Amino acid sequence: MGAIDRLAMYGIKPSVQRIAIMDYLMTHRTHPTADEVYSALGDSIPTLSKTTVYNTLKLFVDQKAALMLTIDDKNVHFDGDTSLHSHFFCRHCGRVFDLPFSGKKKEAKENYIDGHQIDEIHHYYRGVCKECMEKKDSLD
Amino acid sequence: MGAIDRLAMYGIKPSVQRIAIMDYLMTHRTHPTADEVYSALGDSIPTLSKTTVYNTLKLFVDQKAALMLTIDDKNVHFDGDTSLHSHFFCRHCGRVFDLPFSGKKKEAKENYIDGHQIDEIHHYYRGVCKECMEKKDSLD
DNA sequence: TTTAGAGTTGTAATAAATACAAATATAGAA
DNA sequence: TTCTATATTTGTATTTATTACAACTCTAAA
Repeated sequence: MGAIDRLAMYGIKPSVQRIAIMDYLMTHRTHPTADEVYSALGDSIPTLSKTTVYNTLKLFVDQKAALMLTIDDKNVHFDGDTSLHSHFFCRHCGRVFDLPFSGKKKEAKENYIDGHQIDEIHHYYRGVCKECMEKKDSLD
Repeated sequence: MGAIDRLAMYGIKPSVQRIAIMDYLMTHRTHPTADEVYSALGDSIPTLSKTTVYNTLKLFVDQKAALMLTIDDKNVHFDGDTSLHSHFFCRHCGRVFDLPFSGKKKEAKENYIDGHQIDEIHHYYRGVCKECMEKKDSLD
């Protein structure tokens, strides 16, 4: 499925910028920040504005076409994969990795817990990723 | 247990500021932001600096005497309760609530997943809290 | 082709968090 | 006690992610 179709699926009218940003999210599973998206698309869309990137990513999240990840206290990350999965944040290199969702699947379908309306579930793990552990011996 | 004992338990040397901040975390289970801690303690410690609040909360987190919650994309919240539990963020009022940890307890003891070293597990829920739902009918 | 609305852009503003050097407090030695 | 080294705190200045906003551009329908 292409970016245009995915936008349509979530009721988002296409535009050059929206298609490019959605395509970037679909082809790069790196959980980029708004700034990373902006930098990456600067070559193909020289007039692209950072405000547009923020606006567009917010639109995607509001329409549930993307996830906003608050796993990193420095930057908000975005994920074009909205299926049920967990995330790992390496406090060394700052990258975000996908992990399988290990919780109870049925809980993910619950609409209320303790009377609160549940819209999203996020399972975050923090630590040091495999690569960083191999590279560095001086890990605190 | 008092704040001083809790500091000692985590190898943190006490000071007027550290005691006050730890005491605040222990007596207020509201998951405050650094700014909220600063504002709340301004009366009792008029010379308190915001930098000290940031430094001290960071120290607590490094020493695992408190948790840093990144559930809210606007502000980092802090939790003096380091026992295993989950959190709910109301996107309406911005408050953070405790929820029981519903995941597999044994997973919480795993040290590695997919080769990554796991230091922390966070289960976050987002939605609209009970109170906000009752108050407002116009919920998006 | 006109027009209204949607979408984009650039600049300015906001606000959380950090850097840093000066000031202060603390604890041990003399 | 006084001196001294170290730890801690403070205030100011920066940094930087994000948002506000008004002007500009594009699009599609009349």
